[in-house]
Amino acid sequence: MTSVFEVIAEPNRRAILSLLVGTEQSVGEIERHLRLPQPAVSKHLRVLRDAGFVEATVDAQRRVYRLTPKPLEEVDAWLEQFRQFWSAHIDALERHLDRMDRSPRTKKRPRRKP
Amino acid sequence: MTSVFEVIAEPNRRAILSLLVGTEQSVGEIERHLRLPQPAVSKHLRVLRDAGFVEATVDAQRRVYRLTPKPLEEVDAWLEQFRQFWSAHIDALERHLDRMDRSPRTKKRPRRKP
DNA sequence: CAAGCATATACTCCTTGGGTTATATATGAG
DNA sequence: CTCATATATAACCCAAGGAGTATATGCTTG
Repeated sequence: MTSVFEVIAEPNRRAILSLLVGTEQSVGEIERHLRLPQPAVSKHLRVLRDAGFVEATVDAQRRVYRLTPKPLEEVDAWLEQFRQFWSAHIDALERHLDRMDRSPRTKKRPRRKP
Repeated sequence: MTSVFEVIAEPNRRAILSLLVGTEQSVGEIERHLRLPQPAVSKHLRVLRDAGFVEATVDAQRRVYRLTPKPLEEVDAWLEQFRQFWSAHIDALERHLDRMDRSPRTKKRPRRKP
């Protein structure tokens, strides 16, 4: 699993993350919530752990999982570059239409090899 | 491609999105930037278009692509549920350690079937 | 120590999706 | 009309990864 984005691409993994907001949960609990076979849950948790989305502590035979924020912050950081854009989107659209308006209906442009 | 998360899981698609921040680009331009064969680019653009990440306008034989913000906002919205968490993370950790401290070193707990 | 529960791991099967090659479509130039 | 350019689509191949089954590991209790 190369990137955090691939990790959160999987619906069940996103479900696990959402499940862990605010509450630690054992594997068994997660299993019951997601209604997914236990090995599948363990596998997803492994991926999440390796990517740093969650960490576990041992409680007898149980492993209790909880969220760790770093990778999610990474996603947030990636989104940052678009925020300025989408808040400015309306304005940009206006300027664009403006330009379209004032330029004389682009007719010829091969533009490659002049 | 079911979800926006699967769409942005692909590195080249993320590259295309980043490339389109602030500047419209034709397929050929994108192709040169990413150094990816044209059909691959077209395929990715198709996925991005279908998911609403970009839209295209026709300029003679060219298609000029630009960003559209909605799906990215969707990702942002999903992240929202974690924001409260990760800003509260330090505090929560402190409280957690506190509890660990005051409870007498959890020894036995099958807890299932009392 | 034996038994039982909780979780992890190994392995197989099958689907999905990205790259590639070839071809189709559409537009503009001469 | 013919040719070149720009992009899209189709068909194929291949690798990756998720689900499922079986098994291993580890801890607890009697």
